[in-house]
Amino acid sequence: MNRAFYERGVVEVAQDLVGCVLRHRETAGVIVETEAYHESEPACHAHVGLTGRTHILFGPPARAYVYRSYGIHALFNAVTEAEGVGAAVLIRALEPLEGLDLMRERRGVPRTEDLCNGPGKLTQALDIELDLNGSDLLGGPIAIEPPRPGWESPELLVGPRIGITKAAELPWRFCAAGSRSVSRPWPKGLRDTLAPRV
DNA sequence: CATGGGATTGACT
DNA sequence: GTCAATCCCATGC
Repeated sequence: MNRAFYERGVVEVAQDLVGCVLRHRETAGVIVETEAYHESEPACHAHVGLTGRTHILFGPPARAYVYRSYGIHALFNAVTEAEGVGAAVLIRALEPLEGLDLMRERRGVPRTEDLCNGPGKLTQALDIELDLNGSDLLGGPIAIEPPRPGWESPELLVGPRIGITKAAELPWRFCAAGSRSVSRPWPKGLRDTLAPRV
């Protein structure tokens, strides 16, 4: 992906990232679940303004924003929108593609569908830690590659974001329809489909 | 400087 | 279904 891809609106980027390939060295997977976060809504870390934690979010697009969640897990985001605007896409789940044995070793679980079906799990499987916060997604150790054949325009499911208490009504979670690697099942009745993208 | 709250996960009832 | 682990950081005194 190029810089212009990330410089667009965060919701649009979140949708387009489903089907792309997230890679860190020998391990890679197809992105099947994303969430958009924008400084204008309180669930986004950037909502509090420019701080030591959030300055990456306000920096130039196409950078990694990695932070520690619940003291245990590293969560990976792709910074989007113009420099000066705090926005990022949280990657919530992958379908494992390359380096599965390495992933199993790091995760300690055998089942392929358990390797990357959660935001904290995929960072463990791909060995993405806090030292990669701020790293460049264009030419750095972490890269996001265009969709492989068959993943060019997956049908998307849309719903509310997971695990937040503020701005929980926004339908900013996007998921590849039919993937068995999503992090959590879709609440009945909240599910809605989005037409395949062109 | 002390405190409180998570964009979660895995183990357990 | 419940719950604790564990640490970074923003906030408030």
